[in-house]
Amino acid sequence: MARKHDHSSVIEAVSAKLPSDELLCDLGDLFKLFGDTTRIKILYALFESELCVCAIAELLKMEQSAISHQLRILKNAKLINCRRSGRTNIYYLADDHVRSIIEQGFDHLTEEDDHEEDVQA
Amino acid sequence: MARKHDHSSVIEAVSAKLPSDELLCDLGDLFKLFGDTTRIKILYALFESELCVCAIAELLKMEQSAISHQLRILKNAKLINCRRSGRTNIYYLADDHVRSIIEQGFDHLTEEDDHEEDVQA
DNA sequence: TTATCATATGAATATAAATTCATATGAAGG
DNA sequence: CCTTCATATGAATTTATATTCATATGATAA
Repeated sequence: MARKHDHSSVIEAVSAKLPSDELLCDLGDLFKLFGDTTRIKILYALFESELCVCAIAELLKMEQSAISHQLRILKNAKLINCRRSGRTNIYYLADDHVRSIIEQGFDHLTEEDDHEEDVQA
Repeated sequence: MARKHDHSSVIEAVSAKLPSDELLCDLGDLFKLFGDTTRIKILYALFESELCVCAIAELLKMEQSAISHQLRILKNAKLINCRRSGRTNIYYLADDHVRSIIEQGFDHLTEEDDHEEDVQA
């Protein structure tokens, strides 16, 4: 297969260890959910309290429609749920696992910052 | 501020707890890195072994150029590093923290799958 | 039942991100 | 040197994603 520069043995070994394409895609899709500032903010807000759509819009100073679209994405991904209360829809975290994923990212960032602060002696 | 439906007190409370915009952005940017299948695959491959560019391209069956572009992104984000060896560039994980972030996502997915499997009794 | 509020949604638009293509760079070997 | 290999890079293109705009839905209160 390899013509010029051969690494077929490493490739085979690594290839054997890789999760399925489907899983890797799902994993990408999961992280993609956290890869948008608006969605991150919504999730952080929901860490503190369940909230209705217009409260989130007001909090983030964004249009209700934009928030609604993002809420749908988060709901489809089952990261959040909602319940009706009168004519408002109240959204809340579906799963505390979300919190730990985000916190792990948070930790990574704050550790990185520490390293960078060390540089300027 | 709120005219029709008032939730200013909740908004204030939540607002006070939110991290800074800058941090939330950085967090989004970090997760964005994991939110692409190509980059996820590259990182998974590097979990197993350091690899040169053409090995990764061959492994993922993608063009060398596409891989190179993604490697640059990962390197800028300091998730990976590289060293020269002759005329090949060998890339490797910069930080084991990356592994735990991805694994956390992985766990979330596999737990979700379990739930879904329960449904079909 | 009509008007209003809270939300959702489809289509259009704007924006960003990934991939390709052509080519540049830089190291080795002849 | 000159050629080849391994990689990088800029620009063009493609593709995906977020936001806006206009409007629909669905619940409540008058």
